[in-house]
Amino acid sequence: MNATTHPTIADVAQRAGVSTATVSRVINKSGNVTADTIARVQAAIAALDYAPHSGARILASRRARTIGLITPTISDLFFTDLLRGIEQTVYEHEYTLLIHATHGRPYDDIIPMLPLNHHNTDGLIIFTNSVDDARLQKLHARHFPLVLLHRSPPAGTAMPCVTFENKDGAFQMTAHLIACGHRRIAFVSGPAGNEDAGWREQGYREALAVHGLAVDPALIVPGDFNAVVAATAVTHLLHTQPNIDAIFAADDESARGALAAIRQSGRRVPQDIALAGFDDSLLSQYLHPPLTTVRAPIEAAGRAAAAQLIQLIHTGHADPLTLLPTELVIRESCGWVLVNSEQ
Amino acid sequence: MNATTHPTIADVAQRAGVSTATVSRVINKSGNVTADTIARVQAAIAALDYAPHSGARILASRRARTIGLITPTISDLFFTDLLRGIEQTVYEHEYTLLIHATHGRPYDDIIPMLPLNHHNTDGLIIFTNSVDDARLQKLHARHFPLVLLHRSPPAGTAMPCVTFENKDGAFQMTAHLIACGHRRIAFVSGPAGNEDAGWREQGYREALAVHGLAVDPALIVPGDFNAVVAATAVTHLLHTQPNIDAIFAADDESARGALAAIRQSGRRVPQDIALAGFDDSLLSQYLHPPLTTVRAPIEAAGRAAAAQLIQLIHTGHADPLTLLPTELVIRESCGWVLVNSEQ
DNA sequence: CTGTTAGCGCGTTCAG
DNA sequence: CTGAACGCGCTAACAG
Repeated sequence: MNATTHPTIADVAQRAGVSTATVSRVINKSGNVTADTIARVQAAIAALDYAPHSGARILASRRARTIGLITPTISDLFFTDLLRGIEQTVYEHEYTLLIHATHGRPYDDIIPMLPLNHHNTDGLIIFTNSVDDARLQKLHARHFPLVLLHRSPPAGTAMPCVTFENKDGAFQMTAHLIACGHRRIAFVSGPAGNEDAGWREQGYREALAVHGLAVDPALIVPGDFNAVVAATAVTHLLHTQPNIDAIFAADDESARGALAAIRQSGRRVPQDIALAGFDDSLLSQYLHPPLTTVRAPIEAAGRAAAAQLIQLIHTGHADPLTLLPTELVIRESCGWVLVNSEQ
Repeated sequence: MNATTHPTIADVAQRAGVSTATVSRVINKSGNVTADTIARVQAAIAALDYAPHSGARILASRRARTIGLITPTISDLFFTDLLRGIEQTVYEHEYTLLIHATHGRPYDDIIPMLPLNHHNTDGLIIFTNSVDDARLQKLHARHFPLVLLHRSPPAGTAMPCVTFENKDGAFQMTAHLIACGHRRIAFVSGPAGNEDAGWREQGYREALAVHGLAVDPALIVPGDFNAVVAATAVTHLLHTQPNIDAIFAADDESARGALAAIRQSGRRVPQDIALAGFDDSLLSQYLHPPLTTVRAPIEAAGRAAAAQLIQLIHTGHADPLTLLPTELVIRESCGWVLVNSEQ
């Protein structure tokens, strides 16, 4: 080694007057080493400011001590909560987390040649549809530990997955809107193919049915989990269906867009029209009026996914399905403030 | 290899009827290989669904093709913009990005033993004070490529850094507030030790001085880039200094807290009191009223940092300082809508 | 309790 | 244009 390079385990061994095996033992706290030897080795490590080469460690030990997260995007209010849950759990178990955002590019184009493939990782958390079914199958066929987050396994394949009660949350919210006296309730849907979005719409439909209300297709407009898309759709909706009295948006982002569109049309929330969202994202409480929404346990979902994966890595088993409960958060956008509260 | 393991370069070589060296050549597009041989090798790779082991690659080639980002936190509106800029640039140059959030834990506790150390990375972007001066010096002494983002190098050390014109932006905003007729302008400061925050306060002070206004220490309250902290401080400020006519918050988060505090006190924005923020974060335009703020070119800063680092890795040289311009965004929270615009 | 040694999977000379 | 052989830095038997 010289000034421009990094010290290796051999440098440490030499300086401590021991073999590389001993240095490896103290680093990994494996095997039996005298307290005295440990001290000498640690002193040498500190003096040299040595850090093990993780590539070499992974190669030699066939363990990466790392779990990977594949996600479509990272620029999302949703994502920060999710990540907090995952990180926390991962670190508690002394693993490291590697994150890769696909941004819509197929997994196969990016991962295979690069640092976040299955060689650097003891298992993967797959968020929504960042990886396609075929790739999932291949990974699974090799017994590579996988946990799905907000996404179902390919047909016929058993992979543990974690999600929350989208349908029930949407059902409850729709029921709440009905209890508030609303009848013409529109729904701003999410992206096609997104499972969360699908279940939320399903919950809306079922609640309507249970309460004897017909589902009017003209009242379901596309929002794509996106404020701008939702605003456009709601503006149009307000024109063609002027007599609606409530809007339930599939997520808080589209609720935000709906709010802007409603205000633009000269109507007031909640006096003229009620509005509800889904997620209870950071934004929702700062909207004006504060948004009534469904709280999604996003951070808990992250924790559960990480915990399931680590368990899978260690024991070979995990729960096939983890379903986390959602909860109504009644604020002001529906015009019913705490009517049901603690009496 | 067997069913539960992954194929290696030797499996590919055998199947294609060539040596491992040849496989390596086609993977890395190095050396001269017949079109026919290339095709055979690629077919074998596809058939086996082979992916190179990146640990082994890094070990053998002594290049990670990866740059690392060390950041204090990832749960931040600010961060998503920054990341977008970094990712984009990194991928354009065919590098991969590894992200590590320290969450306040010292770098030395986490990185050295784990997958994101200097062995897996050809260079590092250091965001604010996620890494201390001593560690920076050590890395630098080993000629390890480093770019600092929103942070100055340790005294006496030359490291390229990227930031934007915090002081100038704050100066302009303060001048704008003065031009609006305000005189008793309070400042909600940022975290101690945060350089961005320091420069912003400095800009505020200088603008006051240039316009012949005294800096009243009682008008400077702590906000910590945090809405709750800022709200508490501003509530107190409103009591002790009831005659202030404007508040300039060091970032949009603390502006949001200030807004809540002002409203709570029964005053109106902008009629009773003007409010300005800094960053132009996503939130600011959805506040009520929409927040006048300073637009920080966060994504551009991310792009610049990545570009400088890659240049540094390739050429050994980078610009000592990249200073990106900021820009006033006049919305409604100061009560002066576009007075200066295009006349 | 400690040292020796043989790979882990790959890139890279160097021959041919 | 292609193959053989070595070594990257480390862990994991196996000896002693």
